[in-house]
Parts: sequence; C-alpha cells; structure tokens
Amino acid sequence: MDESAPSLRYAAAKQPQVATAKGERTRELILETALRLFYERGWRKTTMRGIAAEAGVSLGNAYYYFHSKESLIQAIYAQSHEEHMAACQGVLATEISFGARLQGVMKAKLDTLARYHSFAGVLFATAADPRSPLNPWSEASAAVRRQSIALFAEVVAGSDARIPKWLRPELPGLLWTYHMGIILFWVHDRSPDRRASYQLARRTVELINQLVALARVPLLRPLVQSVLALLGEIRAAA
Amino acid sequence: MDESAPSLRYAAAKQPQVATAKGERTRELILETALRLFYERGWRKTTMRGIAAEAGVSLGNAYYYFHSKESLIQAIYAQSHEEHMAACQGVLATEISFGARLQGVMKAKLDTLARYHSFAGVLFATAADPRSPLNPWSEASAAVRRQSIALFAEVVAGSDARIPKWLRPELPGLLWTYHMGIILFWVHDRSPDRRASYQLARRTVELINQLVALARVPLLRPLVQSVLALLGEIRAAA
DNA sequence: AACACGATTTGAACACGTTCAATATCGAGC
DNA sequence: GCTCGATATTGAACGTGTTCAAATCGTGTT
Repeated sequence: MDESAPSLRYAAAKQPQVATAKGERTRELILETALRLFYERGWRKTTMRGIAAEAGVSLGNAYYYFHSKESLIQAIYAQSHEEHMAACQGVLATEISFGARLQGVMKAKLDTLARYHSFAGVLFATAADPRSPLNPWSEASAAVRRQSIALFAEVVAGSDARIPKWLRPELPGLLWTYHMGIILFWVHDRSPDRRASYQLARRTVELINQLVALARVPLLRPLVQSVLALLGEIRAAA
Repeated sequence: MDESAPSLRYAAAKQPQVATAKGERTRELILETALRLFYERGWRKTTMRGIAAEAGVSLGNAYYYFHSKESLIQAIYAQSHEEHMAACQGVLATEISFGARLQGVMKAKLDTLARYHSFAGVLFATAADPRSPLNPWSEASAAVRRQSIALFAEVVAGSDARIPKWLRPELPGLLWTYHMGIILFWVHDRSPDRRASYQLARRTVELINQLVALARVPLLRPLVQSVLALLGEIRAAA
C-alpha cells in the first residue's frame, strides 16, 4: 500500500539548490519554455523532450532542475502566487472596508490566474492527490499556504470591520478555504473570460460580508457555537 | 491548446459493449484483479502489465475492456456508487426525520468508500481535472451524478421536514455538493478508521438541519434571497 | 599553468501506458 | 460439417516520464 510508504515520486523532493548564475538562467529558461509550451500545446501534448529541445538543453538537464513534469506545475503555481501577492498591494494599501479589500484580493487572484487557465486543470488535479506536494495541505506547499493565509489575515486586520472576537482567529483560514473553492469553480469555468467566476466571487464576497455582520445577532448564537466547535474539531483532526 | 479540442484520451471513450458471457467474465476478472492490486500495491506501483499478468490475460486484452488505467478507476467508482445506493435502502425505508435520513446516507457513503481509501486520492485527483470523465460535472459521470442527486432528493422527499418552498428545488443539488465536500475531506483524512470524517459528517448534518430550520426566520430573508439569486446565477453559468 | 572539486550537462537506458494490425475463438445460418 | 462475421485475444511497437553513470564546465587554489 503506497499510503504508509510514501511513493518515491513524492518523497523529500528537494530540488538542487541552484548555485551559479548560469544555473539560475538555465532554470528560468526551462521554466519559461515549459510555461509557453503548456500554453501553446496544453499539458498532455507538451513533453519533457519537447521542452528540453525548445529550450536548447538536454532532457537530463531539464530533470536536473525539475525532478518531474509535475514539479514544473508546482513552480508555475509558486510564480502565480508571487504575482498575486504583488497585485494585492494596491488594494490593501488604500482600501479600508473589509468588503472592498476582500473584493480586491479576489479579483487580483482571478486576474493573475487568467493566463494559466488552459492548463490549470492539471494543477488542480495533481493538487487534489493527498500525496502530491501541490496539495494545499502538504508540507511542500506549506510556505505558500502560510503566506496566502497571512494575506487574508491582512485583509481582515487592515479593515474597519467589527469582527466578533471569537471569529477573528478563524476568519483568515476560512477565507483561504473559501478562496480555494472559488478557484475550484474557476478551473471548471467555461464562460467567456471566466466572467462567471468574477461574478461568483463578487457575489460571494458580498454574502460573506452579510454573514460576518449577522454573526453578532443573538438569535444565531447556538448555530455559531456549533460552527465554532466544529472548526475546532477539524483543526484538531488535521 | 488542448482545451478547445478535447484530448483524444478523454474523447467519446465508448467502452466496447461486452457482447458475450465469456467477455463479461473476462472483464470482471480484470476489474477484480485491478482492484486487488491497487489495494495491495497502490495506484502507481500497479501496472497494466501487472494486472494483465495477474489476471492471466494479455496486455492488449486488458485494454480491450478498459481503454485506460484511469478508466479502471472509473469502473471502480461506479461500483462503489452501486454499493452506496444499495446500502442506503435501509435507512430510506425506515427513517422519517430529515436529519436521521441524511445521517444514514452519509454514514453509508463513508462505510462503502472505506475499502477504497488507500487509492481514493487518485480517484479524486483525476476527478478534479475538468476534462476527465471522472470529474463529477462531466458527461461521462452524468448518469452517476443524476442518480446521486436523486438519492438526496429522496432523502428530502421521504422526510417529514418542513422545507421552505423556495429551497426544495435547490436542496438535493446542494446536499450533493456538500457530500462531495465531505468526500474531499475523507480523501485527506489520516485519522484511524477515518473517524474524523465520520465525526465531521455527523456534525455538519446537524448543522444543515439547523440551517434548514433557520431558513424560515424572517430576519434572514435578505441573506436567503442573496443565496438564492447566487445559486440561480451559478446554474445559469454552468 | 595545472589541479581539484563541486556544479552542471549529456545521452543512453528502462519501465510504463497506449495503440494496432494480425490472429484466434465462437456461434449462427446453410 | 462448413463458412462467415462478429467478438475476443495477442504481442510487438511507439512515445513518454524518469533515472543515472559518465562527461564537461567553471572557479578557486596551489
């Protein structure tokens, strides 16, 4: 059973630390070429041999920098994450209201993801495998996840919203989960320019705004308590 | 771009209709062997050659019945679905309360899935790819999905719950989506005997019960309207 | 200049998923 | 019993992801 013994493929997976400037250039050349070919030909029709040939390096060299075809996706994923962080700076610096901040962050996410849509399905598919380093709960993507959750914490912290005290520690993680849900929808979104995803994000952010406000209503106290207890349990289990 | 032109791999994908009893036996032999090997060796370490050898047929013969390694997973998925439908008959015939019915159906789901856990990750991973026939929104799995949603409709219809009129048409689909979410958790669940998943299902079903009751409270009318409008839009987009 | 040594690069080799033309098997109709 | 067509089965071949021992490069040291 390859559950108890994690497959070699996903073990450790330390990429060699690129040590020289030349190496760094080669690495980036391969990554850019891969990105272009994925875009032009799609994931399946792009081969490691094709990437190597197009980049003008040998097959083995590509594997020196990326220990698998999937790890190229992981690198691209990390890159898109950087882009998103950068794209958020504007709204986070200027907007004050919780809703506007969250709207801005979500729109930035969809904007920065746009160019990856044609092969994002693969990203999500490999990410869904519990043993994949791309899976959001894995060790390998922990750094990105932490940064991402911190981003949502910043959305909350920098806003004027009056968040109930008990909700504060949970909210960033919840928003992160929510944003993963939106991405899941986006991956499957076939509407022109992914308009449906933008609309869904806009509407759900409004909804979240209402929910956060409602959380203070006394009538909902028992429900809120249930949800809180549940979150605690999930956290304990994971 | 392999998005506009669906990959050959996932196109049509008509399995040859098995015409003779002998053919049917061979098909089942291969499927059983595959299931056993996936369980014993895991997904990656099980090869099509290994399955064919263990089943005593040729490699090509295995491909005659299952056009890809993934389609074996699809067949196993369909099988587990059958098991779940059967396992639900009891509760659905005897229980009256909405909560108890939903609890029973969810518990049956986790029970019937249990034996597939060691390689369920792959199932979910391939299912997450928008172009995979395993993906719940795809044409290939439409039959299973429809049956599954009908099951949740039956959960509602056979219960004494007083569901608000406007919620009735949406509820089965919502419950189906919810149950997919639980499965997603289950796939990643590493607790002994997947106890965390059982607990999560139990707690969330209670929560859903409360939510359904709350949906009648006048104060929540605007929120409920928003959610409804949103659901309508999502449906229109998909 | 020669050397050492790690970083980088190469290409051949392997195992696997998949395809396919060719062959074998079987049952129905004569 | 024989033939024919559909069904079932075979195994060789292809392209792909991945591994690895060997070759090469670059740089600091003697």
